Amino acid sequence: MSEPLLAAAQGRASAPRESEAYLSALNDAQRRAVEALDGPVLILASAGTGKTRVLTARLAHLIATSRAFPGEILAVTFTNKAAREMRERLEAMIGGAANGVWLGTFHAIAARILRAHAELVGLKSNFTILDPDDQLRLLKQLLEAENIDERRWPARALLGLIERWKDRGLAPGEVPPAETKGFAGGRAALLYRQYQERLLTVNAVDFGDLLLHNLALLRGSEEVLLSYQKRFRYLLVDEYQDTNVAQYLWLRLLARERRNLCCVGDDDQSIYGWRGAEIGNILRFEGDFPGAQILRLEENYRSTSHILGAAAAVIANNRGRLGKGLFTRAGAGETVVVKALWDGEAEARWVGEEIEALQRRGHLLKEIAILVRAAFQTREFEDRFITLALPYRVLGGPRFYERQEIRDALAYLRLVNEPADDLAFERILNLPRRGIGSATQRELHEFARQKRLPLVEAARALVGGDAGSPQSNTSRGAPLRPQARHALSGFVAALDRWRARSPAMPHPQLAQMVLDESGYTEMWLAEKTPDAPGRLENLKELVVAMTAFDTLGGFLEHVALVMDNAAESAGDAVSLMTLHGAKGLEFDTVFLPGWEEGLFPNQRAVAEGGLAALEEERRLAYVGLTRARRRAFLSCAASRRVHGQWQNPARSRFLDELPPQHIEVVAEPGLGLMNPQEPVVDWAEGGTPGRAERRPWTAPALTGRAAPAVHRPQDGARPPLLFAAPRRGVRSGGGEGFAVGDRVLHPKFGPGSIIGIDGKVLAIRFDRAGEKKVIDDFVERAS
DNA sequence: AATCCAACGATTTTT
DNA sequence: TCGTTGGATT
Repeated sequence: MSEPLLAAAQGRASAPRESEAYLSALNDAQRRAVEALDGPVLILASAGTGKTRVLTARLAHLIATSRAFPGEILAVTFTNKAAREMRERLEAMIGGAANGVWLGTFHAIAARILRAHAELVGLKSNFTILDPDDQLRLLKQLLEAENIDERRWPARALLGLIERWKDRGLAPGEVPPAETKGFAGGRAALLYRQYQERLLTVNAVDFGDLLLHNLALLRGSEEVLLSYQKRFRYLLVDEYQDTNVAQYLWLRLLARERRNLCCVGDDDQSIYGWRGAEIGNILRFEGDFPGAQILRLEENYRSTSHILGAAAAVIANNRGRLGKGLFTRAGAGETVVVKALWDGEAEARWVGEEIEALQRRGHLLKEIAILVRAAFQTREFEDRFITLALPYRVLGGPRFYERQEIRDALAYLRLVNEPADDLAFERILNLPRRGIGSATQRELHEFARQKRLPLVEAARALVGGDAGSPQSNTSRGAPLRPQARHALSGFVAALDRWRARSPAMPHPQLAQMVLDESGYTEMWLAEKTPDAPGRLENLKELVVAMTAFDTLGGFLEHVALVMDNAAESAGDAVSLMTLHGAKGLEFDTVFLPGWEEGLFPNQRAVAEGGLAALEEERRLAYVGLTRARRRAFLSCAASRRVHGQWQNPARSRFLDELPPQHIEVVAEPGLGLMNPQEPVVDWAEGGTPGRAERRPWTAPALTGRAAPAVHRPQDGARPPLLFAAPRRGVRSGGGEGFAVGDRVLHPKFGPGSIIGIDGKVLAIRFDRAGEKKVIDDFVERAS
């Protein structure tokens, strides 16, 4: 036992001591949140109220008071960054004991659990986690095989549908039929099923599957479920407002036994609804978890009261919210500046000038951010900053592991790790060029499909197998051209060679060998484009990065799950990013350009999602404003070029929601009178999107209030879900009522006979794959 | 296999 | 308007 833990354990008999350092640094509300350990707890933490501090203190408190050993605590976050931060802070507080806590992103934890029981859902524990590129390629193949016109029904759209279903925890058989109507004549569910089957056969999962398979696992095996329910005495969830249904169900299952579920979040910062986040999860918390304590953190330590007042007034226009106060002891500070400009170029010029002025007054550029609604908006600012020679960085660009050369290299490594990874195989089969053209590939695919073999095996069989094995494949199609056959057999032999050497070699060295022997390095050496040297650099970096991991599998897991942009490069520079990307960050000065109808609130979003989406846009405005510590500059342009067309948008309705006492309105000369009292600019006529009626620029009714009204959640009539009456086994498909001796068919292991049954877990002796335990949802009765 | 051109589409993207 | 993409052409 480490020293801090030992020390902590000694305090166990008595109540938590006041002297604990992590407690004394907290305000009353925070301390209450830390000390409310038992039963369901919802901590509503407004922006800048010290949420992370509370979370970590709570973890430390659990351990310090011996409520739980580190290994009995599950703490989940959404981002790797948040997980990393929490772990670091916890380590600073309690030392090495922090390592034992199950702390990570939903996906990382789910992957850990899934690897431990992969076989129960038809996977092997070395399953591959697909990147979005692979997913899309796979779906395109399926669409082609189904003869669906990819122009009319893009793979992207299908992927979107599938992801949303997975977000809701829906397996192919559970998709409401009505929802499959809109795609390719109702074939979406079929394609989803095929997609899932294909993933199983190549021993791969996508991100959504990590949660989905976890659900299947926990619902399918009482034994597994119980083991985790017992293990996790205390559960903590960060950013609860961003959980999707699958994550909610997952938490509910895991927490059912101990009931110690603590969720932290802010309904006003829920901005990922379009990605399946279900704001209802947080709004319904009390109903879902009867007897839950609801605690609020309302003292803001970040912003001035002008900024907070502006943010609070805007968000007060949302209906679907829990409502909470927000106050600060900081002074009024500077008023929020609202600037009207003629066009986007003028806006960029103005922002540049303001930044230079701040710089002259001694402000650091890294304390300044420009937060835009859509990524393309950064361009105008970049152009301007380049001419001004103003240092900037754009956050959220392509990530290291998304680069082409890195993904190619990873495909090689994935293939060494799991030869059945067909997606990886396809990617690099003819890269660098080996003379394995499309004709050969088509033949290979056809053969693999017929024989139900992974591509590597199909290739091996096609070229005549290993030395010595008989070449008796009579059903083979037209023989390959000698050249193609030679190339293919060389490639297969190389893969075998690499894999054979893999166990005996440090994996960075292995990677280097693979890249060199495959000709991949050489390919880029021969390339004369200006970016080739950079790509070679990246490959080197990749090999170096591998040294930090014990195993190749561990490295690949990291790449798939933790691919965030590492080193937020040092140096003084203005940050440019989307509002989404800014969540969780803070800056002294924040510029919020483009507050125009159509752009923000975004017209597409509102068209698709109606009022709910509009409210999400408003939350985005709230998030943007609350990023600012001392200064916020909002702006709108009277004309803007959108897709090369000039438009004259109306100013954003969110601007009209700002209370006059917190803002100062400035318009460019000639633009018209723009102050809180006088009616407005004569916006040029004929504007297209959202050309609203002209509202006078006065404070709307709501804004006179000191603090926004506190809305209570409308109590839904929904029954309590977690502790009250758990609904179970609502899965369709699969078909229950198997008996020992039944013949069944498994998508991956093929036909077999049931030799034992334990609840939903079937012991099956497969004709080809040997004896395995499998959840009944994954097999069907053999006809 | 490389290159060219026309057509298309253009919000957000923690994992 | 501009960048990407896929099909057609050489």
